[in-house]
Amino acid sequence: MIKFNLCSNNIVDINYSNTEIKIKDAAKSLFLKKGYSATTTRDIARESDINLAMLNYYFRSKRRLFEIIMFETLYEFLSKMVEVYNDEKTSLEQKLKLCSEKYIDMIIADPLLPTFVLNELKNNPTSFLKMPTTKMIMKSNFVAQYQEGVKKGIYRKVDPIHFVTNVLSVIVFPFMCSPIIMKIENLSKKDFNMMMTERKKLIPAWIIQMIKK
Amino acid sequence: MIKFNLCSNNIVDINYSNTEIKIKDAAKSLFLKKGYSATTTRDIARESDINLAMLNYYFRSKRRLFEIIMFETLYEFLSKMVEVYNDEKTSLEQKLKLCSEKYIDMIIADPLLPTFVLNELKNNPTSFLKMPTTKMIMKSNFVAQYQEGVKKGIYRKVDPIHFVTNVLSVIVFPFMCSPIIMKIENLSKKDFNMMMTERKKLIPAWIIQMIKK
DNA sequence: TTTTTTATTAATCATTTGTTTAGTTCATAT
DNA sequence: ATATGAACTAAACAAATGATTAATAAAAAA
Repeated sequence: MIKFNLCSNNIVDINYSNTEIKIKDAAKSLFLKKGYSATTTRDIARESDINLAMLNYYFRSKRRLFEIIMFETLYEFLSKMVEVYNDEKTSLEQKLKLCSEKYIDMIIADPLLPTFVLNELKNNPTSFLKMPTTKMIMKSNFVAQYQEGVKKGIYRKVDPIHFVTNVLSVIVFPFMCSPIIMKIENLSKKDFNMMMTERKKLIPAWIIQMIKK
Repeated sequence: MIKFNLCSNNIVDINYSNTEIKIKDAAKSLFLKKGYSATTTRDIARESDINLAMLNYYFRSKRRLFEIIMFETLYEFLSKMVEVYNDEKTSLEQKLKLCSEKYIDMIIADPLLPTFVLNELKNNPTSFLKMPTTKMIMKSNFVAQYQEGVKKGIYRKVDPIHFVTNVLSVIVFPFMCSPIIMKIENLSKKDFNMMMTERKKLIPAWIIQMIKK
């Protein structure tokens, strides 16, 4: 059985044993729901239906198990994000549309992810440094296309970081407020997801209006 | 000494003892920085320089201390927010400007607040129900003015919840990403705050462009 | 002053929690 | 078939943690 290595670049084709997967799945689910500190090793053992000692047998410590999960989650998340950004074949407006659709679908499928990532990142920003895809965003085709539009006089000029930030803000933030939005609007989870689905079409239009001269 | 009461509406003029304040201040600072579970009662005792038993003497339990702090923090936060929304004398565009300025200043002064509120709310959305100001937002003058503009044909029509969500998104979300933004843009804390200050002027313009026909 | 209430302290309790150990079962290779 | 190492288990350990207690000091009321 091959031990996982944080520095490795291909995580996909590693031979995990059955129990190892069970532990990781349960741990990820619990870490996402309750955060690192509120999750106990016994919680994880119970949820994954394995013996407590197996956690340390496979992952040495709770901390290390968490870091592995954090790395894999970040990696998967960022990979999916960068995919759209760097497509040479699509226009900026198409990318905006694809972004909205893809990210919103992604978060609907895994709604606890943004809060988890941002929250645990606050305590440990170093884990982000290790991600090769991080710095790539600002050098992506997406940003380049925006700057081209500025040069052509089609788009208003503003530091690209503002542009990228705004796109992510209107996509991601509503999910982090879902308890509040659902409360004040009296929405069920299904209603809320419909509202988010609505935004897939609205967001690209909003962003274009924001930047267009 | 008057015991704090969660149902009371005026929290401002209660007579707290010296130690009580010291405990609350330390606890709030720690809860904001590390969250509920990662903060121990001994952390709080050390930070506030009081005897461990004083925490239970004044607040009965860690949980109750947390709930009091949560309530007061939420109350203060929401009060400040609603202030701008319901001013009858200002126009929508002025409100947008005031919003951006006030909220951004507020969060620069207390940058851990949004993540803390949203994160702990996820685990316990009920505490939000108790806040009288919550539901008021959608019935505020701010929303009414937007809907008026729609009727007049000045603004594009969209469910007001989207409008409010967007405004808050572009204001608040960047702060929650501050570790990421600082990392990929190589910014110091000072640089980052300058970037946020820049946004005070940009956001109102963006929002107007978003909704204007 | 004396009495009574309030505030504070050090020590202790009972659980919880992360981790380890010593022993057992199971699978595989020789 | 047997030897060897990996996978698994029940039990236990040590430290941490939320909470309480019994005793004392300080303040307020009588």
